[in-house]
Amino acid sequence: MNKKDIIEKLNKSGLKATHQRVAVLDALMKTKTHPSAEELYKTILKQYPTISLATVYKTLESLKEVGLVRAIKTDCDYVRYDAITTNHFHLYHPEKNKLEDYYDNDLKNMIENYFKNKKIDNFELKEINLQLIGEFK
Amino acid sequence: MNKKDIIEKLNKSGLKATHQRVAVLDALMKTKTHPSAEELYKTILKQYPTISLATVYKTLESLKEVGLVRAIKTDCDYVRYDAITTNHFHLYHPEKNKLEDYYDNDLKNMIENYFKNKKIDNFELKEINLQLIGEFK
DNA sequence: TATTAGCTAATAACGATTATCATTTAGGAA
DNA sequence: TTCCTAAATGATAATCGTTATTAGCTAATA
Repeated sequence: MNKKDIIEKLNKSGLKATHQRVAVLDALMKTKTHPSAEELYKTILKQYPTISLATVYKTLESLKEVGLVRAIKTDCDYVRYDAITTNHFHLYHPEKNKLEDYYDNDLKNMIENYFKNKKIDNFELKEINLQLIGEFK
Repeated sequence: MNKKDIIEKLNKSGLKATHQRVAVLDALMKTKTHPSAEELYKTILKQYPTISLATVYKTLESLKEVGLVRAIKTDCDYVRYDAITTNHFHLYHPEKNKLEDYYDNDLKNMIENYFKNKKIDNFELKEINLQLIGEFK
């Protein structure tokens, strides 16, 4: 996705398309490693040496609020981020602290269909957060 | 569950049944609110005014290691704890910061069966972590 | 009683995240 | 284009959940 598309994405979501926001969203969409705010900051510094870590945090918060980005919490002691594309799950290996995307439409459909028929009392389901914990071989 | 059973539980897991550990596990099993370490500490203080917050943290860590307790990470900015009884899922309401147990054997069996047939490449599944995000009505 | 290993309490330290605030910028209006 | 204003940024201090440290305590064993 090029810069113009990213700017449009931001505008559609009602956010001013600042250089910093474009840089953060661009960097996050380009990686598959689910970086922390700090890692993302270090990556962006290379092309944008004046950006502040606080700005990265605040930008991620803004992007999260409008639904362009998601925070992923695992056993590790910091928050990882994910540029939301399509619905997917995550594989997590605690010892290696490694987090990977897991695309599985069958699983997704199975769970979604389950909740089309099964309603939970006094609860309106908005989102399903599934993490598969295990070991990468 | 009475104190004797808790002591036995600890011993079976290879942990010395100290007063502090009994108090922490007891308090955690009695509540349904999935408290943080700090909340648990405040609760225990009432009956055990000399316990230290650090002890609560270390005790929770020990209990977690032997599998008597589980840490739950949600969007909120602290770790919540859960005395493990049987396999269940969690309902989470981000605005209210409210977390509840969700027991659903059909869902559990459906997902487990799915992964009996479907193997993920290069990944050995150990545990399924499912959070249902939504709104309590 | 002496020994020993493990546990606890008190508190300092750590580190990820958030708050503060002066300065700068984006984007609309003139 | 230039001006204006609300919003965003950068630098850094502060916060706060969690972890490390360590001296003293406790229980078990010989």
